[in-house]
Amino acid sequence: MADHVSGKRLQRAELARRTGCNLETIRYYEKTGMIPDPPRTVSGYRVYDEAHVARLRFILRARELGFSIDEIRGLLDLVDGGTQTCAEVKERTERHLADIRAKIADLKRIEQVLAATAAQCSGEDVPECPVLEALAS
Amino acid sequence: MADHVSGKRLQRAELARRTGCNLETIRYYEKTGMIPDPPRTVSGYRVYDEAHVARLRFILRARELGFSIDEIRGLLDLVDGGTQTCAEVKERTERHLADIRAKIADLKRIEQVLAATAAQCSGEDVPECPVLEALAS
DNA sequence: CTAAGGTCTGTAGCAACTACAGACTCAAGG
DNA sequence: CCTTGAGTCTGTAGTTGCTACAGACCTTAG
Repeated sequence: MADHVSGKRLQRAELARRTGCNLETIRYYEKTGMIPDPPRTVSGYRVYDEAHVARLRFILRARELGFSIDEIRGLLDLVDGGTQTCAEVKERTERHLADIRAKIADLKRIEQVLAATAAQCSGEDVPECPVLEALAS
Repeated sequence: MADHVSGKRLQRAELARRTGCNLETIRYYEKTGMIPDPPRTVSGYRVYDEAHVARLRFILRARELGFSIDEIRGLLDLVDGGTQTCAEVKERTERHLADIRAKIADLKRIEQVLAATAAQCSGEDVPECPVLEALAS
């Protein structure tokens, strides 16, 4: 009967286990205001519930998709305020997508140069090396 | 006649300008041992020459190609020791190339998910959004 | 001779965590 | 009842690769 609010009460290690998040990272997200301060037991232990699990999963998924902490905070603010619209979220997503594509383009350029230069290497036991020459040029 | 060692003497701002490197970054590279401590004027000003320019350019090029500071330090140690071989440098380059390719693969996966999800957005002024649903799921 | 600019040092800040140390609390076994 | 081991608490320091001060000095042109 004490648990009539329904939903399991978790402590930090359990929340970490269920989300795959690092223990300390949870505290970090709390400190930076991304996760609401959970209630505490009399002795000061944090008590989490399913809402915290969902919140943390949201953050972790967004991170997996390369959103920065600030971008995620923005999204969370939007939904917390109930002011989100599909148009707004879509726009932010597309801005982020453009960033990702720019990074891919950067890395591909790097890949090209590295591959082309390494391809010129004799791979032998000599001091002369096209890679070093490219860097020194 | 005082300049008989040949080569221009530069101070920090001039070195920064010639390499496009940030002023403070030069000091950082010096502090972390990537650039040798330059000689000083009586009053303590650093005096750089063409060798420093070349060294710094080497570092900056390597950074542009995504090498980490540690990897660069490794390459520099190799050439400073005169022990470099094309085989060794090629191997390091290919290890790095593999990292870059892994990053590209990661980002492409992210790009796919973001693009596919954003494509489902109505883009309208409604609170329901496929992107948020994907994050919350 | 003064004022503006360069340089010097050490230190703090950024992102986004991660990893302690040292104190506390809790549950189970003897 | 007491101990022991595991979990938790806090604050703080480390990571990478810079970047940006503050406050003191030096140099040079007018």
